[in-house]
Amino acid sequence: MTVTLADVAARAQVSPATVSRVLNGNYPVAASTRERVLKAVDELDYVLNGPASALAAATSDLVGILVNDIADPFFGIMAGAVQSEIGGPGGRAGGERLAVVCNTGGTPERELTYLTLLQRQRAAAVVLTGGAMEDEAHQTAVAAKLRRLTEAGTRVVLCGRPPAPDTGAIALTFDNRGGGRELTEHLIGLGHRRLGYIAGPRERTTTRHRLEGHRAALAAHGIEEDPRWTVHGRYDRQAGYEATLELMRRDPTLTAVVAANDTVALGACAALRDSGLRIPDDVSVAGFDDLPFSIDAVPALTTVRLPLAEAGARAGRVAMGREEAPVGGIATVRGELMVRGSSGGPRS
Amino acid sequence: MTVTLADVAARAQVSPATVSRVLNGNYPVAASTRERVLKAVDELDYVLNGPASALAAATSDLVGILVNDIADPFFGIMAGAVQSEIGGPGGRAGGERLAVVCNTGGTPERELTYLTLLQRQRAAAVVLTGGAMEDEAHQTAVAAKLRRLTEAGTRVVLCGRPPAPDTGAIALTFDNRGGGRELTEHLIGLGHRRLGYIAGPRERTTTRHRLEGHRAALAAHGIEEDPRWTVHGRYDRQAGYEATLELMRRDPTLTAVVAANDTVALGACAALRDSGLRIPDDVSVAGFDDLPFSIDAVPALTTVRLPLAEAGARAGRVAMGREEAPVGGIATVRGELMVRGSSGGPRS
DNA sequence: AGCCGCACAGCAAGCGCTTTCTATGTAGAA
DNA sequence: TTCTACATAGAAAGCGCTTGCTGTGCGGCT
Repeated sequence: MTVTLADVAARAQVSPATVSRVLNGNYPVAASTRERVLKAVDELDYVLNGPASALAAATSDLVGILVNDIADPFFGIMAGAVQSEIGGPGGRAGGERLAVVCNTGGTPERELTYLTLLQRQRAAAVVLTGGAMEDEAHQTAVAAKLRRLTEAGTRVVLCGRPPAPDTGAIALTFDNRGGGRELTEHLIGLGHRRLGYIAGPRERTTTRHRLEGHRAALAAHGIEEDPRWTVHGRYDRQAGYEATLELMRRDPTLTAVVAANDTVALGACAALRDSGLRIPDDVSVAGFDDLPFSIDAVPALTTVRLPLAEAGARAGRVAMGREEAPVGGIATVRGELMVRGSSGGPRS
Repeated sequence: MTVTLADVAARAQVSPATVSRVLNGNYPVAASTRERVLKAVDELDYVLNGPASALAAATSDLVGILVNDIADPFFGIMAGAVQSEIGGPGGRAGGERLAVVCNTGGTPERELTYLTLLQRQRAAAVVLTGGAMEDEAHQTAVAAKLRRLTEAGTRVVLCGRPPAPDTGAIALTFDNRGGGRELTEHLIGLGHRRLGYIAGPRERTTTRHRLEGHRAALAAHGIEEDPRWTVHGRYDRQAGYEATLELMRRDPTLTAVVAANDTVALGACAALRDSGLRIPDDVSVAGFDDLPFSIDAVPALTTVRLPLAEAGARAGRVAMGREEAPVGGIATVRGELMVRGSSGGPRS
């Protein structure tokens, strides 16, 4: 049998109530008593029963973090930052909290199931990272879940995700549209007029917003876009590789390729190289996110830096109630254009 | 007030016991009754109280995954694979489980604290990934914790981590020594005789084993190693960059640089390039792990592929009792040498 | 026809903790 | 000295669920 509170109480010659109070430190206990209790805890190697404690106190120390793909540094960086702020071991806040990182794989069902699971665990807070699905039914379902969570006292924070109105969720949204626009304007400023675009999966807010920014830049400069210049694909390297080959097949006169994110851009670089094209002499390439490896590409990738760690940390603090929520419950986090070697003037 | 089992029971006109049995499906319930209960659950939007359930049943559906750095794909890939196998949403196994990914940051204290937290939550299983600290006291403490966990019925699996004898933990260990040896033998076979080595942080099993493999290869070929040829540093890009500069300063005649992992190798490549050296014409570079980005380096990185996803998946299955543990509780997972463009013959 | 046994459903006793309320001892106030 | 007030400690009532045990009604057996 495992050691219970009662065992500790017996050993310390006090009541279970006192042991509980010593452990929680939320009630005056005489120093001598406390010491006796702590000694007993130590001797018996007692470990609190989490579920029992959560049940009785009607609170839990679990914090959920939903990510699309845990193997993708984009999410890993945010998740790590959130976790470092929620007062887990090593965090400054008292009260140790357990971060639960849930991998949705970007599918609507798993996202909902995980939200239910977290609701079931009576999580103290939930942070949702990354773009949302644009499916109407799914958005409604998620919104309903979020509302129930916030109503039950769970703090919900969206990090790098569009706001969810009327749910009580706090949103720290990335300015994907603005970043996309700035990036493409940089290329246009370099003289490019024929730009291919490798978009992410359809029905994702991130995909749509970045693409909209790109198109806004083209429109602002009176560049008419050829429908063949846009290809959709997954957010991974291979998709970028294939999309680039497709793009160059459709129109070999393109002088620049803008990718939906850095991973895709890396695939694009590989495809161009394998096609015997030089970067940026023959074709310029640009990404988005500025993940750590992007600076190591050869040439280094021109991209839009998203302050993932900062945003994640802020989301974590807001989730813990350690930082005030932005006014209106919505904050926009801007990206920063990083001009590097992969972009240059168009070949003449 | 939130909806409870009793509310559902009242609405469905049955006893709470019956509702519980319908929800758990572990006891015969007439189809008509089941339907009535399910309907009530749906109408009331009932969500089981996890802590209460865990307390009463003395089991939990939490599975802990300890990683050193969640932002590092090395761990992200393993964690994702574990998670996909533990029967979370979308997994094949019935019974939804919540994966808890804990970021230890590679520090002993956080590792221990997280283990305690998981013990407190009465986790169903715990998977520890990555190398262990070599600190004697810490190892003893961890071993004691692991023993208590297994004794309490928690399944403990070590993934990419050396075995922990007498703890009841199952180990899937990476053959870091063998991989390191093979890699260096490849370079020796190419004709290199003056090889620099960028090791990871001291006091880590991974660091030591890879270095031992490297030295074994040198010894086997009668190459005497100059102490100046080894530099220790963190497992990140910057450390690799700086270590490489230091290495080339100490001995500019080195013809190859072996890094403790791919991330470090990328830093090494950058340092060499910035020093005006060509890869592999002037200096060959090799890494370890074969992370996804390694193939995108220019030139592509010669490295040792570790089957991270496969090992993680297997660890997950073993943790869930869905796959038998290896005989003796220990399995060695071998790496595979991937010869790519970053290694070539030494400059003459 | 009488009996056994099976298929269900309900009762009620906890699971191990938190917390309210009450009891006690002691110090300071009157 | 007597009363009030404070500082602690304990008793006990749950928190919401699971599950062993106890009914109950019915079909099939002899």
